[in-house]
Amino acid sequence: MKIATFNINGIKARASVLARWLDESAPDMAVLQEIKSTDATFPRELIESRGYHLALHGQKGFNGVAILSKRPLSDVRLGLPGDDEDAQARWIEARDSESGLRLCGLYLPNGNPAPGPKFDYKLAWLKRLLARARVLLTEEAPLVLAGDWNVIPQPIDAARPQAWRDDALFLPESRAAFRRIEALGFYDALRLRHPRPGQYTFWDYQAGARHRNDGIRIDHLLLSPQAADRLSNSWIETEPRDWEKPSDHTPVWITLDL
DNA sequence: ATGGTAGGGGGCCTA
Repeated sequence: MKIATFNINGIKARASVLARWLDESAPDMAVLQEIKSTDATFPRELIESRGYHLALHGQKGFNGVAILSKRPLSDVRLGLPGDDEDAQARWIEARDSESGLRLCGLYLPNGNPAPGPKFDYKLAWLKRLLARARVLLTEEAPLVLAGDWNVIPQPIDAARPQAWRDDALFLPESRAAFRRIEALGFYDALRLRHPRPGQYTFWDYQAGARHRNDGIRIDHLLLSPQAADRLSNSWIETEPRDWEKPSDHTPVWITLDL
């Protein structure tokens, strides 16, 4: 089972990239972030014509997450519990009924500028995520938390860590909250298989960041012990970042023996 | 210190 996470930065602007990616890379399941589309204007046909089932949590203009699956989905849940006032579409979960795998797609708040209300929202959201992860772990089943975490876990996950020193993606509070979730018993799939520096999933559009490989690793798949037991590989697919009209993120993959 | 780019929507906001 091949599973990917991909922040596509606007599904309408990325239609040709997404179509090519689905055709060539053919995930069994995928989570998408920043679709920037309501459910009503989402191009379902693009995905369903390629044989995918679709679970969707859209929002006008910003955010928006989706789960794609070659097999039927069950137990779909939209929105992260813990704050009824939170209207931002950043969390979706669903189960692959055949294997029992639960896949969660997340688009964590950016949190800049920090300090400030956006940073407070990020930290509160991380706290809610911790609570949800703790609940889901008690199922003792294969579980994957995948998405754009907007957290650079360690200095080796940035080409120029000092440039991110005061950024919400790298501040100690953000990294500590990420570690707290990991410490529940999750495994960072890419780190587990390839524990080395210089692996990035995001390059800013500005200042030739991609050309200079001035990247950061912020797109992660965290695995429950039961999922980690079945992990056969994990990798970053860098090619889509160099296609015509690319997203500023690139896909990250795992293969699970399910 | 600044400005550099991109998407969405229809006016600046978010990243």
